Amino acid sequence: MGFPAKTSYGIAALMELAGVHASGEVLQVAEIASRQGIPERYLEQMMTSLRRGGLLRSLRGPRGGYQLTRPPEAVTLAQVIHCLEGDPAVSPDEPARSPEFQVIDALAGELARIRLAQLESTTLANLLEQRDQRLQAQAMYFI
Amino acid sequence: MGFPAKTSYGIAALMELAGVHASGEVLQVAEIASRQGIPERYLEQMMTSLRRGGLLRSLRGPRGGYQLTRPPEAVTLAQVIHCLEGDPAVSPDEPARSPEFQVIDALAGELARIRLAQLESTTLANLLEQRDQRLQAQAMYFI
DNA sequence: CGATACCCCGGTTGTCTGGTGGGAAACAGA
DNA sequence: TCTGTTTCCCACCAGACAACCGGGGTATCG
Repeated sequence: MGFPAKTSYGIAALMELAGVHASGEVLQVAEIASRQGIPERYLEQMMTSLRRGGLLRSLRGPRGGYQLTRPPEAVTLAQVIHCLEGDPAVSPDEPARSPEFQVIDALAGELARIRLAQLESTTLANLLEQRDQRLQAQAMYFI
Repeated sequence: MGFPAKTSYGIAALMELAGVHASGEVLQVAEIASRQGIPERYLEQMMTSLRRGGLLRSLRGPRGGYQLTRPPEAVTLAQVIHCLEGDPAVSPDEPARSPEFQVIDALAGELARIRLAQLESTTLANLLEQRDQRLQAQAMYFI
């Protein structure tokens, strides 16, 4: 019911990068993958998609890695998912064979619109906030 | 991006049945399938799911068919989709490997909750209303 | 009885998901 | 300039799932 694996992986990697964005340093896929428990060669593909989508910049060679091109509060999850999953490839035909299907498709469109609005109003910075709140709450619990 | 085919098919069939519910008559899969342009043997499976879910009653033999067990305004799309797609089979374990994934999963859960609320507040009667509004609008357009 | 229409279950075909593998290209440091 | 590091690119693969099709079995009306 959740996100597909590539989406979760991509967001988790972006959260790591968002955490160090202010310092200007870069992170390498191998490090992100090991810290998040993600298959390294697979995460590589997500990073490539995110770079092609303009969310990441990459540096090659020793001491290379990735960094965000924009501050975390300027990156919405809608943009992230667009990079990772692409557009749902709307088929150009199918003129809705019956009034019933027209209504059903309209409903599906409405649901998609609501979801998109939610994803557009959530940024990487928001996710970091939530993570830190969780960590603090857990720290409280252990005292 | 829309509903899976079986969901759209099932809803369209239910809309047909909702239209004749007041009269108490039954409709046969063959008729529904041909009116909606749906493969007949495939629609049969959806009807079976809806009957097992308690939304439909079936009559066998000549002059048999299906009818709603409840009035259209008492059937929500959440119930329909539950019958047709089943529960997303939540895996019992996976203690969320990192704080990042906890936040991501929480977000996915929130999106699912919002969607479910929307589906719970939409009934078959609502869809029939929308269909008839569309038909009237189109009739206007042709005059 | 016999035609009708639902009932059950398994197989098929094609696409998508998640992941692996083999190198080639860029780059820092010695 | 050489060497190791890290990204880049493309191909491939196994399993799952979606959308259907088909072969019968079973209740029921006339």
